[in-house]
Amino acid sequence: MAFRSHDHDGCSGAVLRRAEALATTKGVRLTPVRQRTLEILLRAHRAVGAYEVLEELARDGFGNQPPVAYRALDFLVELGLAHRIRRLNAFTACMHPGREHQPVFFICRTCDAIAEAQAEPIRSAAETAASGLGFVIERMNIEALGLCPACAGISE
Amino acid sequence: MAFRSHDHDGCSGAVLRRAEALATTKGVRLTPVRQRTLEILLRAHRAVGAYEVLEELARDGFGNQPPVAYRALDFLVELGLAHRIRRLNAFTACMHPGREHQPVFFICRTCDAIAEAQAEPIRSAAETAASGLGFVIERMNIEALGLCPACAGISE
DNA sequence: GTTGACATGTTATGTCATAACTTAAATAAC
DNA sequence: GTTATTTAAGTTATGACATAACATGTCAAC
Repeated sequence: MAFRSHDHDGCSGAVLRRAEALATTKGVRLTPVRQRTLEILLRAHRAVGAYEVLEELARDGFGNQPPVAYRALDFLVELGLAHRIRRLNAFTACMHPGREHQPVFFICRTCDAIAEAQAEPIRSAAETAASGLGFVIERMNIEALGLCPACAGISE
Repeated sequence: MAFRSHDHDGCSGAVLRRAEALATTKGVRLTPVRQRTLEILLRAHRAVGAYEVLEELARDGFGNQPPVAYRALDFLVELGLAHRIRRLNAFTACMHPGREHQPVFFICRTCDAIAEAQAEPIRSAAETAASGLGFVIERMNIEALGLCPACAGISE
């Protein structure tokens, strides 16, 4: 799952089903706003700003004030169904929900495409550095900015 | 240089001298606002928000509008003399200026202390993942949130 | 001493995020 | 089944972060 096109509806459906299962397992509720928010992220298949999400939610009859979007997004991030891309002040649906994972994001500075890759080696490298300092890692975000294959091809 | 106290004036002086040399080498100017901004970051020895920097600059007779701070901070980041901590919407002086390096930041969620560690293994791990996707990394930020030694000791 | 490049000052506005309170819905307790 | 408790959603208001665009000033080169 990276910089290639694929079947959005297919991946959305699978993730949504898993999201529901995950919520049940954790004893939290995947309410309509929350589910719709996840759908919005899945369909966009790129990083989406909170206010952009909010617009869509409002169009669907949900509240139209920022907290509506932020709460739903925070819920999804907390549950591991979405990630926050700090560099872009935006959110994106997680492509491997459920599984424990440490993502790294590759962000194209030209076309804003995003790829989420697994980063197990990165995690362990960071873990090593942290333990040397006596630091306990709880969360980590790793974001790389650069050029995706398509844009790198053009600019070179 | 991590979660231990040390001689601020000493490290500030050394970094400032190196900053000046670096600016000369690169053919850019370390003007008063820029130098003062770097000093502010160095003295704070923690992540400082742009508006906080601005306040100090204004007190020293520089402009008191946001762009004044942001421009100076951007300059320092560009030159590698400061880093932006996206998680905190803040900036911090680089502890190893001049040398090429790929920092990882450990941020204590309790006391906001920050440690900058070298992350060469992390960089190469990311580089590997990126080349598999055909992605060209230009910049990368790695930020870990958790507990510093002191705060971990208290809470456990 | 004029030109051009760069830096700074200033005005205005845009964008992102959350605190605090209210209303409503769902679940638990009785 | 009604009440109490918790959790979620709606709403108001404001706070925090960031930048566009233009005016002014400064310095070096010629």
